[in-house]
Amino acid sequence: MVTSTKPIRVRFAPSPTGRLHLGGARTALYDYLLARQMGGSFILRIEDIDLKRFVPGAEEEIVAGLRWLGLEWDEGPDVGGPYGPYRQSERKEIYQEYAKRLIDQGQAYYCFCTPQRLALVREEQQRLKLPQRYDGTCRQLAADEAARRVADGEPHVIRFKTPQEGHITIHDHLRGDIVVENKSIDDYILVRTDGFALYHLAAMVDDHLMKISHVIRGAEWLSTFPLHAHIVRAFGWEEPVWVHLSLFLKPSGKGKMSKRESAELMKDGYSIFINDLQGLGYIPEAVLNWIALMGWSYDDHTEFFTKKDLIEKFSLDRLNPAPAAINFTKFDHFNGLHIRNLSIEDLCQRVKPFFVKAGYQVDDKVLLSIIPIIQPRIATLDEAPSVAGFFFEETVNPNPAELVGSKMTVEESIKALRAAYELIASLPRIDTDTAEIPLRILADQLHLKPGQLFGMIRVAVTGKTISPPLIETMAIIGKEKVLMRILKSINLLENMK
RNA sequence: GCCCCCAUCGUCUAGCGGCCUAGGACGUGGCCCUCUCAAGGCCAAAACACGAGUUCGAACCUCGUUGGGGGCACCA
Repeated sequence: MVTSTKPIRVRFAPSPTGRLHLGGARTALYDYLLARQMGGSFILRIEDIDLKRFVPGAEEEIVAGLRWLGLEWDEGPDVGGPYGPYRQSERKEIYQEYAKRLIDQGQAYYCFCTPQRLALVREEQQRLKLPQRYDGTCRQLAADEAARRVADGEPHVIRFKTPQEGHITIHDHLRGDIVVENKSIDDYILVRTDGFALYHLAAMVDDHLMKISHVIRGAEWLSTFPLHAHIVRAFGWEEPVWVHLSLFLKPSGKGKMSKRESAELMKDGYSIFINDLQGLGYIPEAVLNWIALMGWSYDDHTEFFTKKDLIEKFSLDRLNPAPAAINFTKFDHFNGLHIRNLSIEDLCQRVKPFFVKAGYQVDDKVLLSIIPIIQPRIATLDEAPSVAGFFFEETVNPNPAELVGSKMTVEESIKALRAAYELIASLPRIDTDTAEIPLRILADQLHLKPGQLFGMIRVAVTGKTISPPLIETMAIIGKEKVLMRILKSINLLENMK
């Protein structure tokens, strides 16, 4: 067990080669929570050493996603900090210097094998069903000969000289000690022909130089974990606390999310990409709560967490190493929960763009007044227009067939709607206290169940068979418009005769 | 093929040798509330992968099997 009194310093180190997804966001969240809880520092480091894979705009999207989630960092490419630069592409020389150090110590070596030969070796190994790894050709080269060839300008890489005997014991915070035979660890390339370091070297050097106390990363790094520990130990550095987070599996639980499946998901209104979520009607509070609980738990009954709660309650000791299938229906549940936890004003602001996008002319006062009735009725913000869009319509277009009351004839329906019209017209205005009782009495007089009468009026006024409670709805729409809509519906029914 | 990781309801999980006839949440079904729809409340069905061992006692410890996942690049 590593107990340290050193300051907590954690880093989120994405590569700008793709979009920020749920897995990355969760890693960043845990980093953030640990840092905030312990009064430590959260660092953003951009791992952009592979120019070939660099995707323009990717860094911007990652940054935007983290900001939307509210995971602010203390040091990073944009805000600077005492251990910069925070972009690996700007640290090339640093890595070369450390690679040289390993060579001087005899723990790394120059390799002149061509990619073509290596590919051939791999093919052969595959054919013979042998472990696929470097065959060690350049490992035996005498140091002075290698140095001479390098000086002559011969293309080369630098490889780590992994011990060939014995084993290494490494410690993962979730899984405990892991013992790996050294002979199963490859002589990985540390520095490429073009002089750029690979992740294995760059990340270890940066983590050390940036005084990272806890390396929190995905379990896909578990396989190269022994190599990384070897590198850190070769330099004689103290190891950070290693935390390999469980992987996220696709909803079926079978394997990782693929490109094609991500596109399929979009059709159902879901996405694994953080920057899609806002447009889909999700709110960051819910995203945080949901992903925090994928691989972490607090106790056996608490599941609703705000960011503040999470900062307070998060603990690395309650992380679960088992892979977790992504459960989007639970995401909807959390989103609904957090929407209901929002103030009316806050929800009003957040939901407005969705009405605008749906093409409604939004009156702010009307919008504010309908928020309380839509709040418990939506799981995602984008559902709001379909629930309450009619509030912003001048007229609605009911389906005449739906205007006919349940178990009633057209004639009876017209009679009932006329009576309702008269009654509402006689009211000074519509509100819950004054309109409900008279309408119920009317239903009784017409020998109808309240549901039958209310149902017809509902269709007439909202154009739909499903709506928020009728009286509140009519109160917001206003007496005048309500009467106009009922009149129109009576006409529609007349035409059915 | 090789290396590594993982294993409790459909899914996310609690459980760290006796509090377990295994608890919670989502989802599902039913009921209540009710002018429809939600929200809310109550109830129900639903799991320790299998086999050995250790122990007075095992979901919990050990080994094996099976299953799942990840990796095996001059990507990260």
